[in-house]
Amino acid sequence: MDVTGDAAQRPVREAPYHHGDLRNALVTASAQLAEIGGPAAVTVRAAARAVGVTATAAYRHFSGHEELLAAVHEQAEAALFEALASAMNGVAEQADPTTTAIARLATAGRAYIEYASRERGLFRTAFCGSDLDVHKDEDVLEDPIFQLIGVGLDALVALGFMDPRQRPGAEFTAWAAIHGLATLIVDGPLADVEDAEREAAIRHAIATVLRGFATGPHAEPYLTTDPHIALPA
Amino acid sequence: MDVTGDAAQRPVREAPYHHGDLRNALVTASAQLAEIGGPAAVTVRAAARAVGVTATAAYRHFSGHEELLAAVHEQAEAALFEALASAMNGVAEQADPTTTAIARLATAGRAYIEYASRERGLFRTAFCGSDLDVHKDEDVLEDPIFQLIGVGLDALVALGFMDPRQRPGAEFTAWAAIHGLATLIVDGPLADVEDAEREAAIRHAIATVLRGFATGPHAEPYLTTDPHIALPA
DNA sequence: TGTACATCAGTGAACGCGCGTTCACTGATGTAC
DNA sequence: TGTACATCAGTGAACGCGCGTTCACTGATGTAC
Repeated sequence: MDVTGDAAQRPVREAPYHHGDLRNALVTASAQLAEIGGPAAVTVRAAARAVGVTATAAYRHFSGHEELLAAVHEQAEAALFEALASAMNGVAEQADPTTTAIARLATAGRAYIEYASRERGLFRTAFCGSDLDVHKDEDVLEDPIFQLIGVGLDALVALGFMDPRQRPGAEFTAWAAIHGLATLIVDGPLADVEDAEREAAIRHAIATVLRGFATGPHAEPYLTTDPHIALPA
Repeated sequence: MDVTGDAAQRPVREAPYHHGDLRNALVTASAQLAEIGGPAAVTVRAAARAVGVTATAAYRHFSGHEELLAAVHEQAEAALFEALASAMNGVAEQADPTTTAIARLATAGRAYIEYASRERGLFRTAFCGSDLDVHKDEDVLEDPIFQLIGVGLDALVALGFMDPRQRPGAEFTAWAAIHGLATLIVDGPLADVEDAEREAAIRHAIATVLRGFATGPHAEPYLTTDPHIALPA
């Protein structure tokens, strides 16, 4: 059963009639289109063209343009979440657990902004959801990113860094600060700013929000006289 | 010289050959298109149609589509700034100047979010600048919104609420937090959230950022044990 | 005050483009007997 | 093991649409003499 031998003897089929995994291929191609041109660049015809297939073929796998865009949107969202999660998990456990918890959140924030900068088009596509009817009834509370932030904040409360009375809704504040920075950098007036200034803005934002969170009984030692909060390098 | 009488005797010209103010009319019509459908809805043909004029006529006043969109973009930016400035100026002087300064910033933040919610499409259009070559060389430091925030922050420093060492770059932090909230509400996962929860998120974000800013020698009295900062009603 | 003429601000037809989507079709695959 | 046939996954031509933009034009306006 020398299957590989048989395959080697057959002429290489450049474009077999049946693709085999067209759905995924179309989503991947669409993601590349989105990375360059944002959600508006995601097009049934362009995706099919990129895969080397007729536009009509796409309709075997998607009901239409909106469903294709929704699939890319979901993939972009998932990729962002993965970037955050892996950055957070990559933070080494430190001697002081509070320092670790702070570093985790700060690192996730940086990863968020780095993803937005690196994959501008995909980042935009991850937040074009309001155009799509498909996701109308999604609940924020079940959004993986929301939950990821929540876990980080829970640690701050458990360690006495953050007052539990401030905990409810704190996800929005953390998310908004980082997301705002990201969109100002990707789409807004911070797009053309020097790297150093951008870096300063990121540090300032993270430090300020953490300082605002520092309302717990054991927060004192982490408030430097800098007057920023102590941040991991 | 009964000009009005003459005008009354002439038949009402529904569509005089010369419009008289076509450029402004096109921008206004485009702004209405943008308000409904965002920047993508701004189209030479649609704008001309709305005004009741041939598409070609638009080319007497704009070099093309991009210049029209840029004009709408500028108008949307200006309208946002006006909303902020008038909200800020509307804050009554209070007995305690620090309370006034805090209220000014908080009010501007709310006005920002209210504008974004009220004029979703225009708000998006105000931040579609990165697509336009026209505004490539604009400096953030000269952005009116940036400067407006800066004035508010300067007051906090002057009053000893905020440590001057934290002042540089603080505009970005304040802007990012509010802008992030606005975009999460307009385009993102906070779109379908209850009004009460949205309101809580806004309060939380403003309070947290102000608390983070409260690093000056005279900040103490404004830090409530709530544990939020004292916010104007 | 009247008139010729340059200039301005529109019209209307046409171009080519890429898009989403539908249709009747055909090649490839797998399954029942 | 071989074959008829249903089903699946593609093709290719065509539709109508709205878009940006160009062209040659014409109606309205204002100005020099």
